[in-house]
Amino acid sequence: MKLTTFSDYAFRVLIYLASTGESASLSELAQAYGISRNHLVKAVNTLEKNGFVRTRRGVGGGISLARPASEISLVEVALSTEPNFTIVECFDYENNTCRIAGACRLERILQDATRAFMAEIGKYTLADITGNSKVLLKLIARSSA
Amino acid sequence: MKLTTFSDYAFRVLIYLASTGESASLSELAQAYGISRNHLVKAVNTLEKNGFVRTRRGVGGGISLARPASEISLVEVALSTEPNFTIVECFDYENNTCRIAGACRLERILQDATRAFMAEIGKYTLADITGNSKVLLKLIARSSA
DNA sequence: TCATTGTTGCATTTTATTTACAACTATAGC
DNA sequence: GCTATAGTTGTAAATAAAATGCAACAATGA
Repeated sequence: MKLTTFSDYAFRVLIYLASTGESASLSELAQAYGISRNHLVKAVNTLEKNGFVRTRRGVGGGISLARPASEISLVEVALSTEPNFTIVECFDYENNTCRIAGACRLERILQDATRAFMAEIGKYTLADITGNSKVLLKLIARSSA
Repeated sequence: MKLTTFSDYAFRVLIYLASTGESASLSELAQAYGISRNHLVKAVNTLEKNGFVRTRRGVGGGISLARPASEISLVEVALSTEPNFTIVECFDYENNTCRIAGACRLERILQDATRAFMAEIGKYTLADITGNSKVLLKLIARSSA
């Protein structure tokens, strides 16, 4: 069970932006974390389409938070970047082939478990995970040097 | 975010065995659910190695529960069949490459969320999800016919 | 007008998972 | 003991999903 690197990257972008409090370019972000610019591009794109960040092209452009960090719920981010939360086949009615779907009680339990997972990360906003920004930025600076 | 089909199959095996209250052969299980015998084999193997089921070769052999359904915790099953619960890269210290690991507060939150997921399925045993066995077996019978 | 910076779509690579295959071992009944 | 049944093991192949790369494009500010 894991989130995609895609979601992971989206979180990293938000954390970086919230930590610096400024806007950043795609190249800066990719270099800061030492990750694929290409993949990052798509994560940022998804963040933009979902209203978490704003982007501006051209000289002096870049990516910045579209709203205060305290108004960006972590669960909303995960829901928008993760392709799906189909824990088991039967969660997807359309494509389910499991013969006991409907009668099986496991489905409900796994749904509750997923909700519990969501509820937990739903307790926090981006602001909650961006307190130690100096330490964090120092870490990034040290590794990219 | 999802569990592997492997884990899914493991659950299906346990549910079947608990529902019939008898032992079943690999072929019977594969046919009942209409799924790949090959993959099922490995799931059963893992279940056996982790003490959830007992297997017997030869004529009249097959697979049966190694302990009462009420003593088989769903979370234990998931933990033994799922390859890992590395929700994000940094959960795996050995291979982590994220530069802010350690200072980043998201890790802790995702760990708590994962624990919440586990705690939820940990509330139940195989016995809890095997009440409506007749309905369930009828469903299987109908589809495999 | 040009350099900068994000956008889009498609192709490729990589990885993980799933499935298949084959040779093997154990067991029960005749 | 022979034979059919049934699980075991290891390896290989196929599939699917995710990650990465690339190239042509569009907007913006100096």
